[in-house]
Amino acid sequence: MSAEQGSAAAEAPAERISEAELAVMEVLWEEAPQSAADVCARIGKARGWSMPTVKTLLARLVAKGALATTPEGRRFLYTPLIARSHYVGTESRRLVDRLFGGRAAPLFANLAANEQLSDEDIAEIERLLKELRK
Amino acid sequence: MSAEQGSAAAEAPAERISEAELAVMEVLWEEAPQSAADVCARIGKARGWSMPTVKTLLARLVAKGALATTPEGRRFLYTPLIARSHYVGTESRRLVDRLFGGRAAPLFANLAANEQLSDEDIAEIERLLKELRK
DNA sequence: CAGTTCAGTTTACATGCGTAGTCCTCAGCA
DNA sequence: TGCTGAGGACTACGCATGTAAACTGAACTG
Repeated sequence: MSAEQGSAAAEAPAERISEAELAVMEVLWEEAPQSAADVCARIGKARGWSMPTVKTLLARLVAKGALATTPEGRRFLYTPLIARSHYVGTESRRLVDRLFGGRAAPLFANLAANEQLSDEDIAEIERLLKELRK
Repeated sequence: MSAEQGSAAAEAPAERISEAELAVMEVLWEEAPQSAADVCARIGKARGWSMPTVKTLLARLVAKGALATTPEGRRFLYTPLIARSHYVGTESRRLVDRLFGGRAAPLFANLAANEQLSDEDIAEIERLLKELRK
């Protein structure tokens, strides 16, 4: 909780980001300011949502403080207010807290037991561990 | 996915278990058949829920196929139909899929970066890794 | 045998979410 | 300058969820 993502202390929006909203965030995390039409174009492809749906999600995300709007001509450009890494961290912690008593090791053990770990994963984790040990 | 929890192939209930329902499941995972009153006694303490609330949750879990009922006198005893390990596994995978592209290593990296890993965690994970390598 | 009490079932209601239609306004074009 | 269209705002609606009250049926008790 010390080194934030560049911007000053990306405060969480308290309000949780829902599944559908996350899809919108992902698009904006991939490329920052975008208009509603842009977002819709990208998501429409993948999820088959109509324009109104995307607009609703954008509005809700703005209301939740997860997105900022910048007027650009007669429309808005949307920019994420929270970093993806922040969101991901929060969600990971939630899971670990809810299901593994706040300990990461059991999560890891679980993934291992369910063969969710590829060889690559294992190699990468070992590498990370080595760094942590330093 | 081979050695199940005693009962035959604990099929997932498809229906997702919600946050509040999870609290009920936890109580039943801790000690198996229990009456509604038992569950309520334990949860009432922790979450301050009234009896009707607990009953609703129990009924919903039964409807979802997550709990089984056994008549015992003039009441029911509730027993989990899905193993905690199964649920936990499913949820973990969901998170990894949703946020880390299905790869466990980035999750791990994230936890590490956010200092979510205690020394114990690290030691335990190293131990697990050693076993996986064997 | 009737009343009380306990336990499961039904109903309720506000909020959040997924999904979308409609309306209103402003800008640009003819 | 009036019309048209793009885009944001408001409204909608059904389902899940959190939370709980009311109803009902059966068992125990006096």
